[in-house]
Amino acid sequence: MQLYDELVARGLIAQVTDEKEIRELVNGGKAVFYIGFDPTADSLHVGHFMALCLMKRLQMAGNRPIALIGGGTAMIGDPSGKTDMRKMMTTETIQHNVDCFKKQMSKFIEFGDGKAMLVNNADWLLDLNYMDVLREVGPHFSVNRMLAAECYKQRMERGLTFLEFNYMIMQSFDFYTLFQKYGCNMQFGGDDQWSNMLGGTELIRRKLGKDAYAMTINLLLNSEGKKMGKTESGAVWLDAEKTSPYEFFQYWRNVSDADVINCLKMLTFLPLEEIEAMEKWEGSELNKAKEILAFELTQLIHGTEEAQKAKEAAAALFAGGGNSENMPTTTLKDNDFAEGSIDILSLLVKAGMTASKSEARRAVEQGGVSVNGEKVTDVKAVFEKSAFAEDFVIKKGKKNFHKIIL
RNA sequence: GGGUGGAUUCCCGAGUGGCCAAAGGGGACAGACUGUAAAUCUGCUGCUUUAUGCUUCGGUGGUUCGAAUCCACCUCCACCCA
Repeated sequence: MQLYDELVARGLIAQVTDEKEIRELVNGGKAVFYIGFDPTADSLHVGHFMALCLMKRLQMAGNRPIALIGGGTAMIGDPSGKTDMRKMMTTETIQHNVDCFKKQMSKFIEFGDGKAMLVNNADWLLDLNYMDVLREVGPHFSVNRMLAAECYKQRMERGLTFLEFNYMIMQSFDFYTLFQKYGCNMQFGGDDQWSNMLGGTELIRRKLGKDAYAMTINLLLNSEGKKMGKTESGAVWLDAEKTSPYEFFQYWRNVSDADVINCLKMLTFLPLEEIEAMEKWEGSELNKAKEILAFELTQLIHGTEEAQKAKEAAAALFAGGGNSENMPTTTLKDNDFAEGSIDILSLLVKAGMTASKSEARRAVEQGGVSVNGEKVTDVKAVFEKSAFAEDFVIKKGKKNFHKIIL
């Protein structure tokens, strides 16, 4: 199966400007394509991961990827799909984030001569002269048409500032610039980027009379139509410091039945035939598919060793037996003890399992907390320092485990 | 620039002087049932030393025995007019 058809079969492709042309370019390894990343945080997350996978797939087929970090556009903020204006970031924060992105990306994609490129649009956007830009690209954008674009339509109701309104123009300018500098003939992006991307192909056509293409990737949605890769406490990060391999593993291990196959197709590099075989699995058998998904992804992001550890830790906790070696751990210090002991509520807070003592109290009162397999029913329960000499595992709720050591 | 309406706890949204830590819904969390799934039912949802305790209703001052509620000024937002 050729690359393009595989992408379709995996459900990755949402919209394309010209299917025939794109298929030929991509399959023939002739595409020089770019994907933009907004440096709004200091780590990439699952949403970015899809894009990175796509880059890798295309690179393996001989195409040349350009990862564009939006160090310049981040100063504006993309209004697409957002209901509120994004907080403005300082240039220092943006620069810090750009650096973090670079580091993480180079783990997945091969950069270098003739390979992938990494560029920052701050390099050409920051020094633009307002009058020059207006004269150069201004005449090619129709405000009427921009306002009709879906991404602005929503914002027409809640309000849209001129600052954000310019995002599309800046992104189009990026494409236009990359086209001229590097012969970049294709742009990929999330489906919410569609209108911004069309802006670019159009600008290239009008200014240069040349053709360029755009293709959007389906967003990773769960069966309820919500974006995946988010938890209560925020995004699922690719940075082990922000989302530990164990937590990362658990996130995927816990996806709902309806979403496993989709995730396998869109996120892993497992051959389609294997995934199709899993599609026939039913009921509790699907649990196996979830484990495969979790393992595969953890492996891709954190390496085989970490993936193995996460898997073992999970097995130990949920199936019983095994060791507690790889579970999230908190080390207590001497001053955490009052008169040689510590109470259960403080312990829960120290371990980060509950946000406050009140919350900890509730958890205990409702019978949701146990220590080393024994339910704690008394909110005043106290543990001597010596109790921590051996394994001390707290369980809160059904699947939150935490080890305490000295 | 002028006018009008608005800002409430994670979100939506009630509350127009004490009965308000603040209705209702959503979400989250916990329990039951299960397959570390979904659905359902139950509990719970500011903080703490659990008390006639403390902090909260855009901000700052004021009126009052007492303010989310009244007044003044300020900030931000939406709509209408220019």
